[in-house]
Amino acid sequence: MDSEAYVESVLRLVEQIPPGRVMSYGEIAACIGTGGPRQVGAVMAEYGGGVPWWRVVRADGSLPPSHDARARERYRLEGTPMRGDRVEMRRAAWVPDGAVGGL
DNA sequence: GGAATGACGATAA
DNA sequence: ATTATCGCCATTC
Repeated sequence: MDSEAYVESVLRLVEQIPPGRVMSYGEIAACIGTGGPRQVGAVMAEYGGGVPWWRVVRADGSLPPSHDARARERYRLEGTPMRGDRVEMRRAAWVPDGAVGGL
């Protein structure tokens, strides 16, 4: 399957996400350039077990209801900036080095 | 080829 | 704030 390469791209990007930061499915998909948010989610559902999936959130900073509770534990431990039940995308939104002037 | 589905996203009401 | 609907992209039946 060629999707293997796509999977590598997604996992690699997710692994790059530093603690206390998060990336939305749409951002990841856009960063890779191919597919869409659903493909990222599909990959995560299949191979996400080997990467910090809790650092991958929805566009509005919330997590899928299925993993919301699980992610809260990680956020609490890693110190992810949160506002109520959602992650503070304004502070936590992260993009790979070199693609942003946030350094 | 067409319909249905999914760890999504955005917009409308 | 919340629910509902449409659109997107690839996979699966």
